[in-house]
Amino acid sequence: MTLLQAPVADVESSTIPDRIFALLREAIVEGEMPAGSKISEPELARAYGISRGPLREAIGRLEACGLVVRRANVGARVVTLSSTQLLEIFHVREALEGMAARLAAQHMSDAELNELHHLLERHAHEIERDAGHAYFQREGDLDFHYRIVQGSHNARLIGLLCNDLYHLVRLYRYQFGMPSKRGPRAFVEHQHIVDAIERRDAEMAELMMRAHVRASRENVEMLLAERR
Amino acid sequence: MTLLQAPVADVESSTIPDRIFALLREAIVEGEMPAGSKISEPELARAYGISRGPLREAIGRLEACGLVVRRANVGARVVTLSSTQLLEIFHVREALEGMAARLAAQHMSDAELNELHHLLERHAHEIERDAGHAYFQREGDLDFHYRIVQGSHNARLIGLLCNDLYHLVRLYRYQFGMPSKRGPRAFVEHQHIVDAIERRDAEMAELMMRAHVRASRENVEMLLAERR
DNA sequence: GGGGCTAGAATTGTCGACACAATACGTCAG
DNA sequence: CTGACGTATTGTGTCGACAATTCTAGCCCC
Repeated sequence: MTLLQAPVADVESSTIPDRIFALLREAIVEGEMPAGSKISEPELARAYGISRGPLREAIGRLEACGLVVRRANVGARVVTLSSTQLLEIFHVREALEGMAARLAAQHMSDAELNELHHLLERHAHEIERDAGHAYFQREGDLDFHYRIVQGSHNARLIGLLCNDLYHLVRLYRYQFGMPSKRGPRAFVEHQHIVDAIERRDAEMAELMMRAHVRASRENVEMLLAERR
Repeated sequence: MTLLQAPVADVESSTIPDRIFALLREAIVEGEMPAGSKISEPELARAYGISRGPLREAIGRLEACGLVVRRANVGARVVTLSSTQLLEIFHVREALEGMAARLAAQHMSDAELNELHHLLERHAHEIERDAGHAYFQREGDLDFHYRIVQGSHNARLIGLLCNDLYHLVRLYRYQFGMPSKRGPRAFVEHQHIVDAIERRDAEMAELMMRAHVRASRENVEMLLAERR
């Protein structure tokens, strides 16, 4: 039921690199391949029953996403996010998602807005029903952001966030595994963002989204500080 | 002589795909390969005296940059930027460069600021000396933005803008070839941005940079409108 | 004369194999 | 016992060749 369980969904895996890329990305993001672990081309090629050619292309795409780092003549390893890299991602998210919220307020269709509203209500139920904090903060939060970004109707923005950054965010959550009791607080912020979008107040939508991402970053900064 | 050539430099082209990638990127960006033209693997492989393997990797990276589009079993073609894609890029730039200016105001070293100041003075001379509009608006403008982005000291931001978006911007300038008499106006805006950064006023730096990119976008929108 | 179908050619996707670099390990000197 | 050196082995970078698909050109039929 969660979005995580449907990695094989890829209805049409027309080309091998596409399929391998999706498989590897899921394996990396979910921590199946731990951070810093080596990506052996012969081993993986045997495991998936393919040749090294398509595999190398898939690895190349993973590198473009920032999920693996590759050194010439040495090989590829699963990226290990340093805390500074993590904060860098948050800064980029703040800028990009702020713009996404602004554009969503301008371009989101009524149908999209409706679905967004329903999503928010589902989250409200999950929060008040039980200790749904965990689920909410983990995937539900990204679900919400995902919709907003889609609502921007800006293909480049959508690609940057949904194809690259969000996978890195999920990866970080598995690597660092922070509890973050910010669930209810984040939910309220989500409501404010949706309110602004429904009023077609682009300026406010951007401000609220940026404040939301910034708060999330500051929360992470706090946790990082007290962890050491 | 422009700074844009320097960062790509890496005189030691350690691996073939790196070298071919840089070569092809330059050829595409400068219009040597016109928009929409087919990228034939056998032909290019012969031309560069290499095999198709490394070439395919180079093409893959070009695709990741958004400079070529590839369809399965059909091949790769140089991207043709539609006007909507162009405006999408400007929206992303506005968000990203705004954040870059904010971070630059916080993190730029005095030495970097000094160089930035000198660059601005050189531009001032070029502008008042003769009809340097053309040069200024073409590469000098990107030079300026390049420095600001570097000053953000955010590796991900730098990568997104300098490795991907700026090449697309240069490509667009060759594809659309708009004159844009905005040179002197843009220069004044540059001055305001640098002023804000020197005062370490992050908020103002971001506002000024966003206004600058937005003005550039609106200028393009105007030209697009009267062209049709 | 125009549209659709079929055979050919060319191109892309994939594979196995070879050359070179980097790492791992065993050996030997100190 | 520790450290450095040399060899062996693994792995990456690159290449040429085969298979599958798409584009092209020519033919036939309407």
